[in-house]
This record gives sequence, C-alpha cells and structure tokens, in this order.
Amino acid sequence: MSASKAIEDYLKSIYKLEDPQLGEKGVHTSAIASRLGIAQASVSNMIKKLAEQGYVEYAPYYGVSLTESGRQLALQMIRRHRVIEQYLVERLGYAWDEVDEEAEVLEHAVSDKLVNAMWLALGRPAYDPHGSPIPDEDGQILAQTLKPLTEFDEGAQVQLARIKNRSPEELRYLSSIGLKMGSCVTLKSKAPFNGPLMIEVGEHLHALDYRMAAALMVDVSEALCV
Amino acid sequence: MSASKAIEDYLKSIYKLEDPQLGEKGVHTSAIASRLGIAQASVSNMIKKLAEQGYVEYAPYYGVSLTESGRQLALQMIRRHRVIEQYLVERLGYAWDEVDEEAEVLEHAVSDKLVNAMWLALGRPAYDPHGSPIPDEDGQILAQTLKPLTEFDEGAQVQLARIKNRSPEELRYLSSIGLKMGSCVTLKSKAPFNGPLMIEVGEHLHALDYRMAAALMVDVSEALCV
DNA sequence: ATAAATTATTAGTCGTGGCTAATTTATTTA
DNA sequence: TAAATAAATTAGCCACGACTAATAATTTAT
Repeated sequence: MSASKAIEDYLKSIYKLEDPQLGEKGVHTSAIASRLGIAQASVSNMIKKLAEQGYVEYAPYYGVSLTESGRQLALQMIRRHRVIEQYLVERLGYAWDEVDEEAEVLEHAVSDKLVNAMWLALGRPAYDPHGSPIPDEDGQILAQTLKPLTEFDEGAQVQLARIKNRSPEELRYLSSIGLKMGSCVTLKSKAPFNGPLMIEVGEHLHALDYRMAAALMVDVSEALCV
Repeated sequence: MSASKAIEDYLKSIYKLEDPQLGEKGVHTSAIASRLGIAQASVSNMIKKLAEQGYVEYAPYYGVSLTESGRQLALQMIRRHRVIEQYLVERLGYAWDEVDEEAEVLEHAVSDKLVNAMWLALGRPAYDPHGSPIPDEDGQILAQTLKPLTEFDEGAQVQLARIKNRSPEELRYLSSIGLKMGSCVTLKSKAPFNGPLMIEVGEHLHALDYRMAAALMVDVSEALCV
C-alpha cells in the first residue's frame, strides 16, 4: 500500500527540518507539531507509526531522523511539489505567489507518470519558480552554493537565485519592487542589529526587512550582473 | 466547508445513475453501492448525511435524487474530470485509455482556478477525449443527439462521436483496430440475438461484440463521412 | 542539587467513512 | 395468501488521524 497524505506530509516536514541542521541531532516532535500546525500528542502517535513502517528512526528526547526509505519518499514529494509549481508558472500562467497552495494539494494526487510528463514537457527543469532545486527521478538533488543576502557586505552586487519560504503576500511585495529570479541587486547599506537593508533593484531604492532579506539567496560568485 | 472526496464521489455516481433514467424514479442505494464498490449499509449511512447537507432528497425504498445544489456539485466534478482528461491528452501525451484513472484522483485535488486555466489553455473545449461533453463553468451541459451504433441498420455509414464507459483494455483494443473520435464506420452486418456486429474501419473488417458496439455513440445525422 | 522549563507519552475522545451481521420492509412468485 | 426474494436499515465494529488533559521523563537554570 502507498503512503497516506498524512504520512507524506510528516516525511516532507521531517526532511525540511533536518535539512539545515546537518545531521547532528534528530528532529524534535515539537518542531514537527509546530510546522504541521498540529498537537504534539498527535505527532507522538504518528512517529510511532512511521518508525514501525521503516520511514524513520526515533529515540525519545533525542529526535527523529529519516531512514533511506523515508528520505526517498520525502524527496519524491518535494520533486512533485516543485515540478507542479514550475509547470503551473510556465504552462498555466500562474504567478510565483499562487503556486504553493495548489501544489500542496496536488502533490498528493499526481502519479509519478504525470509528474514525469510535466517535467519532460518543461524540458527537464532543474529549478522551481522560487529557485529551489528539483530532485531528479532518483531523488538526487543539486547542492546549491548560495548565501543569504544578509551575509554580504555593503556595496555587493549580486544576483537573486532563490527565495526561501515566503508567504504569498511577501512574494507579491517582492515582485512589486521588481524582484524576480535572476534580478540584480545592489546592497547599499545594512542597518545594525539585524535592521533593514537598503537595496537597489533596477535604479530603484528599497528598504527591506532583515528577515525578508535573509530569505533572498544569492549566488556566492558575485558580479554575474553586468 | 467544502465537500469531502467521499461526498464528491457519491454525488457524481448518483448523477450518472439518474441521468439515463429520465427522472422517473430515484436512484436505489444498491445501485450506488454497486457502482462505488462499497457495502449497501455504508451507502445508507452516507445518504443520510447527504440529505442532511441538502445535496439529495431521499425516500426509503423509493430512491435518492439530487437537489439543485447536489446536481451543481456533481456537474462541477464531471467538468473537472473531463477537462483534466482532455488536458492530459492534448498537452501531456496521454492516450485515451490512460486518462480516467489519473483524472479520478485529480478531480478531487484541483482548484476551480486550475481547471479553468487548463480549460482556457485548451481553447475552451466542448468535449473530452471520449467525446463526452464538458459542462461549462455554470454547469450547463450540451445535449447530444447521439445513438448507439447497434441501433443502426446494416449498410449505415456513421461517424464515431463518443465512447461510453469502456475499460482501458477495451479502449486500447478499439484504438488498435483504427477507431478514434471522428472515425468513419460502416456497419456491414448485425448478427441476430444481440450478437456481434461486423464493421468496416478504413478498408478493414472487424467483428465487434454487441456490448462494445452499444458503447459506440454515433451521430444521428449520418453520412458525415466522405 | 533542586526547581523550572522543555519534551514526550498515555489515556480517552471525536469525526469520517468504511465493514459485517442481523433485522425490517417491500416486492415477487408460487 | 403465504412464502421467497430483494432492498434497505440498524447496531455495533474498525482504522485513521486528529484532539485535550494529565502525567512522566529529561534538560537547563538557579
């Protein structure tokens, strides 16, 4: 039998939570609960089931980690999500702030065959509309060497390569100031204490909240902008 | 709250069951059970819920019939299903025998917005890959004046306009003998007692089982073939 | 080292949507 | 008309995946 929507969502969440913290510790059930917006007790129960089915390993008070089988399933869901997003933008006129909601539902409904048909129709894209890499059919995912805009020094000229986890509203705002994938951004100044950044996008100056700037991932090899 | 997958499936089934028998009687719970492949007792319970929610009217031992709201929802599901099927064939290289299974799942996952985007991308098609009419956004559906091939006399030359409810295997067989939407078919002979029909499709002669022939809907205004 | 805070678990409940078995109601048929 | 058959319902069960409330275990801070 194939995994339920709930299981798919749990595995995807665990993957995303263990991704940044490089392997050191397991993912806490509380983190999963908060990410999925459900009660901790519900997570406890589900983790037990995931462990029984071989998707995760679990040690109480230490955390959860994905097994190979769990990681494969998580990556499959991420692939589905990102291919769908890219397809909606490229072929059905969606804007980048409209695709997440739709993909969140569709990823549980599409077959592998359909995902691959979309992926091929698009010419095997490597990235989704937010610049996130699309895992290939075997779950291989491109390692990106990106840094958040906030880590650059004043005066840096960089190219926008990816936007992480922003709400539709924030994405619309970023569009409205002219930002899109590949945009050239000049970092004019950084206010202290993680304050706002002043950035230049195509002749125009904008103040950007620190947390939003931290979601803008740009290429380390600067000066791709001409 | 929006309807669950189960409710959507029930309403679609009831719609399809009450469609041919023009309004006279209600749809029996046993018919619904057999169509959905579930137990009659389960249907009894669900019908109660559907009635509470205003989707159907129900009189025990008489039958179920859709209310206006139930009919709208059913037609919305049928529209989704058929738009998806047409999109898969036209834009993603699916064959007509492969689309039903995929659409059956996707119809519960796509938004109205996505269905309309697909429909517009296709140029507002009026029919799906099997020749079934696609309801418009308001649930209006084109009345077709088609008759099954079995009702024609020997010698009739007709054009294939629609194929009803055939399995993927049967659809593949029909493809393999050269039949597709719009194909010209000459009815050479009909064996008695609902026996097989001999038909000619592009110079080739084939014997066709009566029940399969009865699923081939052709245009009443014959001789569209040249 | 003990108190406080965090983390996790257990027990018991709920809604959804299936199931079987037993029963009731209608309809046929003999 | 009575018996057989068919159709529908009720009662009681199950799995899934959520919930709250109460409890237990582990860290962290004082």
